[in-house]
Amino acid sequence: MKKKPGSSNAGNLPRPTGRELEIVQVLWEREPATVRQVFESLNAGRKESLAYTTVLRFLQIMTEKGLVTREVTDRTHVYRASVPAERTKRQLAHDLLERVFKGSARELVQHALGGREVSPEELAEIRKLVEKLEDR
Amino acid sequence: MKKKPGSSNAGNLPRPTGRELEIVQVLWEREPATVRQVFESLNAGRKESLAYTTVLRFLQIMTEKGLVTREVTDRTHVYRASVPAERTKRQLAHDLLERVFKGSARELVQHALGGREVSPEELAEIRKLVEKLEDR
DNA sequence: GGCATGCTACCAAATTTTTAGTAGACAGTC
DNA sequence: GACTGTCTACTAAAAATTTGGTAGCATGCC
Repeated sequence: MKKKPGSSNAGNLPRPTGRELEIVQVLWEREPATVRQVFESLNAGRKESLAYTTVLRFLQIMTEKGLVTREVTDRTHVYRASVPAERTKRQLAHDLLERVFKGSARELVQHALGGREVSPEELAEIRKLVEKLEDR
Repeated sequence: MKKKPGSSNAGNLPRPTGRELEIVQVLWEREPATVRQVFESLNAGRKESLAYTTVLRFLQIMTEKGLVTREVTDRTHVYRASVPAERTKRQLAHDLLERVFKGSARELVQHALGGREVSPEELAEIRKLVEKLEDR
């Protein structure tokens, strides 16, 4: 089954799995990146490091899934996330919202903030954010 | 190893996987439940239904993992979630918070509320919630 | 040319998740 | 006592996730 010429079906991409998310996060930070760059960023500050080929494998799999795209430069491939950070984050947040909180944003916020210290600054920011949303 | 009174060693239980979450959610609603009851609740209003034995298997696996407990009544087993809903929800929310938003609660809230209409009532509730947290 | 080096492709695999069939036990019924 | 229905345990396996090794190709250096 081959069906990926062009880069069109960005709407119904699968959610990244745990590891895939880590990798795509690296790409969001340093956008066009080689395997080696991803490999190094990923293992920077990490107890157990992944093998180079493991990272490569993931990037290949993610290319197949359409989660990342690659271009050939010189003889290395440079990768980019095919979905912007904002969108994936929203997707994941909404996913949790539905799956765990049955759509109740209040419950999500409550549980995210509960049982843990949130700085007054952050709370103020969140309040302003909500107020801004209310002004519409 | 002594357990704290009144609480099991829920501190280091694995997070429920996707399906496991669905099952434990049923238990949260109708607490002591037989396999059949879980089976029926789960398949109520669902396109593809799971087999009875599949649900049974999950409950067995979850028992092994410690996610649920069971008691023998008559000759059937009745199951209960071993972690209260609130706690698991908080765990999952914090998990997303860390994994995706690097601890920024503001970002999580922003993405959870963004790109989607939230009712004014819900926004008001959230604002009150935040204000209450600020009063401390 | 030959070798080291760095790259990707291909292959193999352990582990986890998800799914369901088959078998055996037990109670009530006719 | 055999039949039926309901239950759990055992077994199996497909699919997805996660991990890394080996091979093979290109490039630059001596």
